Amino acid sequence: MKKTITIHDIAKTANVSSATVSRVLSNSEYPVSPAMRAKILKTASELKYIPNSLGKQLKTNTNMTLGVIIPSITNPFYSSVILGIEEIARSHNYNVLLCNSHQNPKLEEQYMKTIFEKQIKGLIISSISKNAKLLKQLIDLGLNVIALDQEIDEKEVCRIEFDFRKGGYMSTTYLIGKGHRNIAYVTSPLDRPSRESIYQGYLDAMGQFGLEPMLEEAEAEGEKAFVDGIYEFDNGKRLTGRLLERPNRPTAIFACNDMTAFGIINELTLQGISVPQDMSVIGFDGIEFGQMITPALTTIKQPDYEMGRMACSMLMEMLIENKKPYLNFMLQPQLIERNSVAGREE
Amino acid sequence: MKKTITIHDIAKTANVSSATVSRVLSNSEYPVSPAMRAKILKTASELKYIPNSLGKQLKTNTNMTLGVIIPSITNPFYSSVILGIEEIARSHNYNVLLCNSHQNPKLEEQYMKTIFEKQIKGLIISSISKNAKLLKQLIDLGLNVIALDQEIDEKEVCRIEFDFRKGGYMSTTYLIGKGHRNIAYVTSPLDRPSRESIYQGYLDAMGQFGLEPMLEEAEAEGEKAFVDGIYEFDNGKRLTGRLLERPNRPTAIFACNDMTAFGIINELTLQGISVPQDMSVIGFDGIEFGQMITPALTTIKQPDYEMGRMACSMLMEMLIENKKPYLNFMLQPQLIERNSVAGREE
DNA sequence: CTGTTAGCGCATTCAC
DNA sequence: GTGAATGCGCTAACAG
Repeated sequence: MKKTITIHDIAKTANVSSATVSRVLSNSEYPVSPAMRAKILKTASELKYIPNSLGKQLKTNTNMTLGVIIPSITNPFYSSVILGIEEIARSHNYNVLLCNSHQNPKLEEQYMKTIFEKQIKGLIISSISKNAKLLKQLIDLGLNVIALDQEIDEKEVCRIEFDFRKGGYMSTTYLIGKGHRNIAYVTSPLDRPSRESIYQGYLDAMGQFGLEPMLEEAEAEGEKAFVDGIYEFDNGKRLTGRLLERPNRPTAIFACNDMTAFGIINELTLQGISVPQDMSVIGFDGIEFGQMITPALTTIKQPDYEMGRMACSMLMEMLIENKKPYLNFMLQPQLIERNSVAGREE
Repeated sequence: MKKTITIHDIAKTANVSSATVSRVLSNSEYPVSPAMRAKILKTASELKYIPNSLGKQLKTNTNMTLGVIIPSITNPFYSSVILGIEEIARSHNYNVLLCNSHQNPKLEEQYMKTIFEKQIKGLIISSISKNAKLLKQLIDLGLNVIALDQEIDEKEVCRIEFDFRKGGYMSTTYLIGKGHRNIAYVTSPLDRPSRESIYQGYLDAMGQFGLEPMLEEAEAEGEKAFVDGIYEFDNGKRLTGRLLERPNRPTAIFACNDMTAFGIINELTLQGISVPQDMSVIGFDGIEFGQMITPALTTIKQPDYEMGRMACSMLMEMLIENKKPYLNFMLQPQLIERNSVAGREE
């Protein structure tokens, strides 16, 4: 294992001071004669110098990495978000430290601390923990935070939100417009604000048209539940089973997310009920796999990739231009019409 | 924004030396009297001390983060790998710096350099670049590398491999065992060793049983192709279209990966050919979505999550115990029988 | 047991 | 333009 080369080594072999070497190699504004600059550059490349960013960071208190805390990377929604974040980060020469919180508040706190200890100045977080005490402390200490889909009651964090309620409303009115009157809402436990909002949107629409809501909600999930991507799918299957046992079957089912919708379609198909001829299904998320199944899933698109890009762009503004854009974005839902919903003549 | 507090601040308010503070707070073996330890711990917590790991890292030349370079996080295979890596890393208090190379060799090199500059000592990489020059240099400088699925000709990197050829063979013989004789292999461009190996396995089996191979290969992909998750799916659809125009249709199709298989099934269904009654389809990868479609996809499981865990465990051994396990693992394929393959009476 | 000192690699005053 | 000196926050060698 070779010895690592520092600016001092370069200084020595080039017969200059390490200060000058630093000025040249860090692209400082400071004037250095062309001849000397050339010499330093030459010996640096001959010695195959690779800078140690730790020294620089410690000195300048800057840090070219971003922290990202999300529930789980295996959820395709979040992996798209990350893709968007990383793309913007990279364009600014930033890197991404990825942390999966697995919906575990303890783990989340631990990661927040680690991120701060690493002197990272920017964090994008999709948290569940309502406990913003640590977060508040870190913000006071200079951490810049962008929250995704969160109800963090912290004035100093920017939020990128998504209008879940409107999405729920939009989806339901679409089904109503298609002639459906008996519309069920199938959902994971309503213990997250986002899920609650979608449900509210559903209720808004049903109420507006004087229709009777029909809720099918899963039992509260354990901590482990989220880790397993198949969880939502199984939920969809199980809840559909329950739904079909009811006296008045719905003609359309609205699922709280695409994975659940997959489960619903799967179970219906299994039971000989064909989608959308016998029953319509609409999802929520707009993940790519929706177009790979048969029938292709009609759904509400939540702009994941764009969300990541926007969050990171805002963070970059805060970090680089030192702006504090104390404003929150509300991203709008978009209906993707595919083939899992059929019209219904009354 | 509050001032950050250091061990010196603690030392001053507690009337001790910063050395002692360091010894206490870094859980050093060094003996410190219980009284003093208590006092230091108390003032540290009162001052809400959060350590600056940069200082420590610079001093001790250790670094609690790992670098991971993979083609794309939106590929579910890789997101499972990362999940496995992160899990093991976390259990050792390590963090993960995630880098998507997007199959771009330039970007890959850039990331490798950044990782090294951050003084990261461990890297898990799934690369495409055959150019190991930079990698070799970094290894000489002390970087520990685990390669996934790679043909890196570097004696000093451990490789976690997967027996693609056996997987291809296994899949094909399974179809043959089910009575199929006319078996097509549909694949993304055979420009990656892994794909080539699967194809070889297919040829092995076909040859052994004296059957005529039938290859349908996509045109070489552009750099952008990989970013888009839908690419493989479209490939499957397109190639199926071509396949069906052939004079002798296959009775079974073997796809180079699950996404492609989804495309194949989608296209067949669209054309009124039902799977598996009219035609059987088998995939390769074993991603979770395979069980969410109808019919559930029969496929060859490539142990993604386990691969990540194993890679990270090996890396941890190298990093912590300073072992150099110069040995390569070859993970074995496993058949997952579901519902997309039917038997065929001759 | 405790404190003093030095230095990790770098950028940045301040002299010249 | 250039160099010597200082210190970012921390740990480790040495002295007491």
